[in-house]
Amino acid sequence: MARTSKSAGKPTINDVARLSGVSKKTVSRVINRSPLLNQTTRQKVEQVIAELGYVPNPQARALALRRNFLIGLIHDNPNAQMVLNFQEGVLDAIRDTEFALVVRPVDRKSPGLLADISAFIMKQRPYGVLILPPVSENDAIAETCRELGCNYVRMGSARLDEPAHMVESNDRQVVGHAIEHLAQTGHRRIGLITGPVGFRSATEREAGFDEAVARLGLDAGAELKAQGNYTFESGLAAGARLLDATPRPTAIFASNDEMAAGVLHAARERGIRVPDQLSLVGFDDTAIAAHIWPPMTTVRWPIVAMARSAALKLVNPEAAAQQPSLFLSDLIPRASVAPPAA
Amino acid sequence: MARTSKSAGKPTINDVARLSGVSKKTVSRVINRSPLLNQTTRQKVEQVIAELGYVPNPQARALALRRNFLIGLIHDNPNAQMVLNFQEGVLDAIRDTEFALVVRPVDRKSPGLLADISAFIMKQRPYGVLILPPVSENDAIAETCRELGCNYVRMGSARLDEPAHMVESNDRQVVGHAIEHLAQTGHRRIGLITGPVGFRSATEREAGFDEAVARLGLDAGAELKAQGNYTFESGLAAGARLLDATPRPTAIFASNDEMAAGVLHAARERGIRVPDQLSLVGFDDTAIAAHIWPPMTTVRWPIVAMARSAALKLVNPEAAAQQPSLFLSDLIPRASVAPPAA
DNA sequence: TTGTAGGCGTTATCAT
DNA sequence: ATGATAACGCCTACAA
Repeated sequence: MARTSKSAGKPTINDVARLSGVSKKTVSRVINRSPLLNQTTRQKVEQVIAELGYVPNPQARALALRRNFLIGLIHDNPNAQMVLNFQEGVLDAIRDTEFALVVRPVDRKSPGLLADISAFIMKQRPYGVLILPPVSENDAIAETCRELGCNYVRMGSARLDEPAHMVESNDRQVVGHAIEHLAQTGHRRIGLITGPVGFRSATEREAGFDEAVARLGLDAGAELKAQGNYTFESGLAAGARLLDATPRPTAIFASNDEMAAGVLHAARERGIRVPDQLSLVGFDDTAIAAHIWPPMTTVRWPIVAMARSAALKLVNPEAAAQQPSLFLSDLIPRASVAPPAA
Repeated sequence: MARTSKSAGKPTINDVARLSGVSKKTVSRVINRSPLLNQTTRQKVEQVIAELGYVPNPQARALALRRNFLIGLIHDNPNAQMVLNFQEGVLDAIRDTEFALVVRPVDRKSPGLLADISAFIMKQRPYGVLILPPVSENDAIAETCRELGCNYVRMGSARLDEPAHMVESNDRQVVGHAIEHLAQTGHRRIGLITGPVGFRSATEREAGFDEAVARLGLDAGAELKAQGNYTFESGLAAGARLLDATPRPTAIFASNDEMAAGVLHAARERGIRVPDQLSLVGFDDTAIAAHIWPPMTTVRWPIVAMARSAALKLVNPEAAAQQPSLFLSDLIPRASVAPPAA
C-alpha cells in the first residue's frame, strides 16, 4: 500500500493531511491540541498519524515558531556527579516534552569565556540556558544572556539574581548546622578549610562557619583556618597545616569532599586516627565521601530537585512562579564524626 | 543607522543580501565557503556579516538541508566521570563547528528502553548518536538506530560492531597486564571480583584475568572468584567472601574501582592492611581511586581520545576512515600493590 | 561568477 | 470548525 505519496523519507504533515482528507492546518491543530476542533476530525487525523508513524519535524517547527526547544546547560565541571545529577533532574522535568538538553562545558579561566558563551547562544539559539556553579556566579554571563535575549536560570550557593533566574541552596545555614553538630558532639576547637578565593560557595561556607563559631562560642583564630581550592591536593596541604598546629583542632570542616579526603590523608600520614582523634566533615556528598574509610559525614545539595525546578522555570513560565528558588541542603551523618579524645 | 530593515529580531540572510547588494544565494555561498566566488564579493559580504553580527539560523539550515547538527549522547550513567570526560572529548571534536551535543540518559533496565531511544531519535532527528557502555552493548539499540536511519558510534570494551561504528578499548589485554604486574610483584594467588553478569566489560575483564592466570601458571580455582555488580556494596560483599577464604589471596583485582573500594573496606574491617597484606587493583581510574588510602593502582581508558574519535566518525566521514577504533588503556601504578607478605 | 524560482515542514493570518 | 495563502530563513536547481 502507499504509505506516503513520495515513498522516500519520513511522512510529513502533508501526507497526514492528504490521507485524512483535511488541510495541513487542521493537522497542525491536532498536533498542537487546539481546543476548537471537531472530535471526529481529531480522531480521524490522530489515527492517520498513528498509522503513518508521523512525528512533527522539530526543525520546521522551530523555524515557524521562531524559537527552538533546546535547553543549554553551561558548566565548568564543578564535580562530575553534580553535573550528571543535574542533567538527570532536567531530563526529568522535560521528559515527554519536545525539549532536549544541550550541554556546553566551558572554561571559566579562559579569556574567551564570554565570547564562547555568546557564540553558543547565537549559534544554537537555545530556548534558555541553565548555568551551574562556579560559572553561574559570574554576573557578566547573566548579563550576556540578557543582552542576547536568552532566558536563563543560575544555580548557586546564595541568591545571585532574581528568584525567577535562580535555584539556590542554603550553604551558609547548613554549614552552621554542621558546626553545631560537631559542637554537640563535644568539639570546641574546629578547623576550617576554605574554598578558593572568589567562589561564592566558598565565602558562604566560610560565613556559615564563622557565624556558628561565634554563636556557639567555639575557639576561633586564624590558625584554625587554612586556604584550599577544592582539590584533593589543596586539602592535603591545608589539612597538614591545620594538623601540625599546636594545639591542633579536634575536628575539621572542609568546604568540599575532595579536600576532606585530602585532610584524611594528611591525618593518616601523621598517625592521627579519624574519627577517634579527629572528626571530619565534608561538603557535596560525592561518591568518595561514602566510600572512603571511615565513611564521611558531609552535606548534600538536593541537586536533582534543584535541576528539575530550574528547568521548569525555563520551560514552563506558568509553573515557574510556583517553583521555589531556595532549596535546603541536608547534613548526612556518617562515621567520620565522634566525640573528641579525652 | 539602520542596522536591519525590520529593526526587530536577529539579522537574516536577507538583511545581509540587501545591505551588501547581492542576492541571498551569494550570501549563502559565502556562508558555505563555496569556491566559485569573486574575492571582492566575498569580502564585501563578509564585512556586512561582521557589521551586522549575522549568524545563520541553524533551524532554517537544518530544514533546508534536511538534517540537523545535533549529536545525541545516549548513556545509562556508567560512572559520572566517564560520561563527563566523554562529553569533553566530543565537545573538543566539534568545537567551532555548528554541531551541538544533546544528552539523553536512559534506563537500561526499563522495558521501554528501545521505545525511549526511538522516540528520542524520531523527535530530535539527531545527526547521529554516540552510545556509552553499558547500553552500547545492547545490539537491539544499534539495530533500532539502523532502522531509523540514524548513524551511530558505540563505545565498548570489545568490538561489538564494525569499526565505523565503534571505539573500543582493549580491556582483556590490559587486565592481562595488570595481572602480570601483580605476578611480577610476587603474587601467585590472585582473586578476581567480576562485574555483573551480562556486561561485556565484565566478561572481557574476566577473560583477561583467566588468560593471564593460565599463561602465568598462577593459582586458579572458583574460590578465587567472587561475583560483583560494579557497586561499592557488591565489592564489599565479594571482598569479604574472598578474604574469609583459607588460604586467602594475596592480591585482588576488582573489575572496577567502586568494587575495589569496597574490598578495601572489607580488608580494613578484618584488620588486613593494604598493601602490606593485600594488594589491590581496580579499573576505571575514577576520582576515588586516587583519593582513597592507599592510592589505588588501576586501569584507565583513554576516554577523551575515544570520545573525540567517536565524534569524528559521526561528523566527518572523510576523517572517519583515519580514525582508529581500538584504543589502548593504561595501567596506572599507585600504592595499593606491594610484594606479598613473606 | 551571480541571480531567480521554488521548496524544506511547520505555523499564523484571515477568511469562510 | 476548517481551509487557502503567506510567512519562517535557508538551500538546491537551473538559468543567465
